[in-house]
Amino acid sequence: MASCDTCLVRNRAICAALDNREIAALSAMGRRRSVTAGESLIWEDDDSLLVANVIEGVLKMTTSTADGREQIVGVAYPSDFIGRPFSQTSQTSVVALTDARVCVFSRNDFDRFAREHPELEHKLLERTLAELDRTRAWMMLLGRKTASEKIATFLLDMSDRFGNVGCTTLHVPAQRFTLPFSRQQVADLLGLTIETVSRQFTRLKIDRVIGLPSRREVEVIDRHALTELAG
Amino acid sequence: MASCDTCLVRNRAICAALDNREIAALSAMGRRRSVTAGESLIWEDDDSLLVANVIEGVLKMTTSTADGREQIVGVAYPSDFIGRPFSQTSQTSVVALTDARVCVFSRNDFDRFAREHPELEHKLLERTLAELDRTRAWMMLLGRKTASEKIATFLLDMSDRFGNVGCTTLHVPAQRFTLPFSRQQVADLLGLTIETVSRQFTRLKIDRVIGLPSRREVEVIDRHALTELAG
DNA sequence: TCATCAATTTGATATGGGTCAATGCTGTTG
DNA sequence: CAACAGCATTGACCCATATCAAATTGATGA
Repeated sequence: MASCDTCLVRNRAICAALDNREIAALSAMGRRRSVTAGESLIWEDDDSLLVANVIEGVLKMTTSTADGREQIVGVAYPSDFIGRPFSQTSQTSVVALTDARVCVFSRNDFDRFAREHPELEHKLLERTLAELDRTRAWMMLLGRKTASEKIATFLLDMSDRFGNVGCTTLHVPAQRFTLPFSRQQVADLLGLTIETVSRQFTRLKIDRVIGLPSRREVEVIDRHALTELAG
Repeated sequence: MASCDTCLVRNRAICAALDNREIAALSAMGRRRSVTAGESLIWEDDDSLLVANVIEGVLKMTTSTADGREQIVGVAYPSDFIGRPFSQTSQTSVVALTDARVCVFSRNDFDRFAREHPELEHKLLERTLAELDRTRAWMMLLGRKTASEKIATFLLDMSDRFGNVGCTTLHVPAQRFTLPFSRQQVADLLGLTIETVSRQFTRLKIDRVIGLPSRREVEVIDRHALTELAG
């Protein structure tokens, strides 16, 4: 695999738990892989064969019903860990939303390596606990929020996610950003239909809460109003 | 604390990762506590001061909006671990649904101990990953299933949960069981109103899919039909 | 420049589940 | 035992969101 020395996420991914000797050992087991937008990396209900770190790009984790309804249950960004370690099967699919690069490992190899490196497992545990917190917050959104609350919460979430770290350590939310999601994908994330998502977006645009320079771009005009709407 | 030797969940809780010397050390840090039905153990947005193992009883994890809407985001049964280790704050409340007994630790003490015992952290990681799987399956239910699908899925879930292990290692789902939830709590779990839950229950009763011997008891009459309805 | 196609938006209508209000149970207490 | 309190059920009605259908936009390439 290409050297971890130049890896974009070397110090943010769970790899940060490892020293140079250890990372060399892990590196020997993995390989880089490019995934084009729309391509699947992991299939629901399949054997859990691989796990990976996201280097670049955005991926969705989804579950589907027999009749084709889909729910996005997680989104992975650079430095995030994907796949299901310590289990025979994966209950979710992983599909690239944008072109992406990942650093993949055979799950068996990874499991063995992780068990021998408690610091790595600790990082994975912290990440998994944080993901569980986010997931639970999203359950509240899915179960108890209205369409306009869902949309407002989603937009604030995106704005924070794509915000920049300024000169200080303070995190500044993005005033303008590009969605990695189509309208249908936003619907699958929020438990709505594409039509409802579209209508809510135009409503916010008419009310001058947001601007929509193009289909994928969002400009936050009235952040305060959004916060109110998010409930 | 009362000895772990006689603990009901000694070999099922994360404690199973520890040998006798280690368990003695952990035991010295913890204490048993009884919680009566309705009593809170952890408060949303409060400092994460304690974590615990459930010994007996059932507890709910919830998040709420400012205006009082509630969503149950998890349910803890005997041998489950509750609380948020490795974080200053807890984003969920934990409230007993039935009278319960738990084995509590100061979070700080527990965090320190866990970092010194990789086997314990490994068990916690496996548990957290499994809980994340369950939570994601529940997101699909909240975002994409209809009321009757939600109810059917819930009843099957309960039936499996309260099923008994027969002479073989096979798990047999319960044909009859007592819900640890009121109708309102079922509603908070499924993202419905109490009225809709009630109507769906009587519908299933009329259709002879289930029987309702009393408010809290359920008898599964036509499991096949339930499975169909669950989607 | 125009044709084509997919994604999105908009419109008309339907409906599942919510809201509000009344009634019925069940278990508890004086 | 009667009175009460707290669930739970039932009924009537309504509305937010889904569904179905058509129009519009924007990108791509012939």
